[in-house]
Amino acid sequence: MATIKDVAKAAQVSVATVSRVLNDDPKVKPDTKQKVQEVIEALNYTPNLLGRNLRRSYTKNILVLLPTLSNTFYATIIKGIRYEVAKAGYNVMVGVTDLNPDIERQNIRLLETKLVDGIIFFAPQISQAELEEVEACYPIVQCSEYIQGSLVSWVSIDNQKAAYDAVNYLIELGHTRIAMVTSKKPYTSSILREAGFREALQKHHINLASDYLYKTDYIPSSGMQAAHDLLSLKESPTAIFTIADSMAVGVIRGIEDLGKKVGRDVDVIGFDNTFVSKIYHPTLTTISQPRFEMGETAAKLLLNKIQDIHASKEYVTLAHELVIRESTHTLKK
Amino acid sequence: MATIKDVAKAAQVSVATVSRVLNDDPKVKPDTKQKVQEVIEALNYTPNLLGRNLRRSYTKNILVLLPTLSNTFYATIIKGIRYEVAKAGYNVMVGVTDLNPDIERQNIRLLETKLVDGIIFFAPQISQAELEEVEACYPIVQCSEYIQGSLVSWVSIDNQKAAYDAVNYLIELGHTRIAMVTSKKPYTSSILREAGFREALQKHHINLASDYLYKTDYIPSSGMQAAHDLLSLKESPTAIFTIADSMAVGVIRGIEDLGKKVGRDVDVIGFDNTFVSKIYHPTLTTISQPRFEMGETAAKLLLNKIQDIHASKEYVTLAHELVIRESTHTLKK
DNA sequence: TTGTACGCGTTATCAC
DNA sequence: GTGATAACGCGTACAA
Repeated sequence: MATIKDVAKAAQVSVATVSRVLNDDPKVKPDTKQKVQEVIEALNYTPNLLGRNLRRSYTKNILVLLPTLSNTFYATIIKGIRYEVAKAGYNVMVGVTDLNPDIERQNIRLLETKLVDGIIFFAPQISQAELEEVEACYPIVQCSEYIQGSLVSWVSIDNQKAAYDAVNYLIELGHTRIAMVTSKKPYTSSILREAGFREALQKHHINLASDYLYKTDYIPSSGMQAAHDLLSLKESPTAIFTIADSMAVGVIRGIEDLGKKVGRDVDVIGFDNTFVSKIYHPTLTTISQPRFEMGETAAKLLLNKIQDIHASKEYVTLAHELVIRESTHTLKK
Repeated sequence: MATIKDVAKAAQVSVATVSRVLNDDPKVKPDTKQKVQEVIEALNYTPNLLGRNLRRSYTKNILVLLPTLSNTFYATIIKGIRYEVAKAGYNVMVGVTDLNPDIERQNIRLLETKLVDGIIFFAPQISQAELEEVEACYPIVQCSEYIQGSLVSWVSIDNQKAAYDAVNYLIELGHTRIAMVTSKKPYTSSILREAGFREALQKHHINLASDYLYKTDYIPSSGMQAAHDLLSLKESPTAIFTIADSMAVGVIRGIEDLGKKVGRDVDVIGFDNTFVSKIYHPTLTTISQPRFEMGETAAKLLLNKIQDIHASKEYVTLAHELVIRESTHTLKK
């Protein structure tokens, strides 16, 4: 592998001059510049970024820490992130944590050890204290799923209001027997969505039967089970609000397996407006998050932090939207 | 940020000794070791990997280059990769290329500039020559979607045989009017799958109507359009083989929108056994690829290359499987 | 068992 | 305009 020295020797100049050529220093004589460039070409030389970064103490790389790649929800957010950071010459890399704190720490080390300049963190599982400790020294922002109350910048939606809107819509449609299928793990988002669900019921003086709050896993098969269990209650719900599209499609399948029709006998609302909600049969009413914008915003926050580690922390709430599709109109007709 | 010098000074030893402690050199006296460790703790010191890697000239990081995060197909493959490389102490990072050759090159630079030790490449868009040039100097393997005929190791399935099996199954069910919905871009996999499709028809002396080979985009809405177009042919197909689950669900939706029932009036087969195939209604008959194993295998190949850049190139074909679900049994009943 | 000193590949500050 | 040379933070012969 050729180094800057090899180039310098072959071009009969000093390494300093080669470096200047590499960094487009206007002071180099055109002749010299061309000669050096020819040698670079000939030797197929590329600068070793470890050397460069060691010297400059930055890498122009940012890391996005995702809990999983099994959810296409993140794809558009990352496009937004890339769109924004690319303007400033940054590259985006993705790490997958599997919601494992050890893997999270391992990835945070990339930051501490200067291999990346900043991290956009989704759904951190390490403790709030640990996260805050890291953010005191390094640029970190949270996106979408964050630790509630943590003093680390985040950008997300108003999860409580979003759930409220969804449930309120069901109530407007005439439903009163509304169940909720949510995560049994206490994510910030699910806690807030449950609060929104309760708030909407309360406001319309609808009592929440304890059976109607169904906590389970974030997967379709759990949604199916939920539907079976909920529909076999004596007083079964006429509408089900679910905190994830992936669970909602399971709920739909479960309902239809019992011979009932979603959008006629039972209404279902999902969350996230992921690709499956557009193509499922029936298509799914759901809450849409402004994903691209969320990515952009998180990126902006991070770039600020990178530029100035003492930049003020910000907590940004973006607007959500209720997307109405085929899975809800039971009582409207 | 504390450096090794700060630690050395505070611990009243040389940087060499600190370095030894960091790398568990057995020669350091326990007393010294403990003293140094205390200081490390106190100063909250973490070694700068840029310095270390510059010196060692490796990073223990490998990069996985994905075309998109909008397909959950890759999630399990990456788990397999991680499982395998973690044994050797490597960390996995993901880059998203959007099938953009420039972004691919940008990521390959991470390799050339020593920020990662190797790359597992999915669906490279750069030219074969360019890829081979990189692989001459750096550890690279291809996974799943590869450049046919390239002299760069890959691991995949036998796409032709897989398509053959799928179509053969349809023929066994009694179908003779079988259409194929495929990608209009000439991916290696789609070319081979088309060959398998043709091979199966040919073997059973079934003529392929030109209308029956439908080339379009890799998205559900295109699948829907395909279904509409195919079913409005004078002689419409009774079965549709699709090269991706994402298109297949669009096909299903398209068929059902025309008042026909999939699995009764028309059969549909997808490809990849992604999560949507298990939860769609009807569930989807599809080709399953051994994803975890594919990841493991690619990782092994890459680790070999990292260990010895002259390790022999290997081209590994793994076994696929036809997973029969609800979307196919029209003519069996 | 520990310390000294050099080198990894680059950039930046001086001189000239 | 260009060249020496000192850093950046670390690992490791070699010496002690």
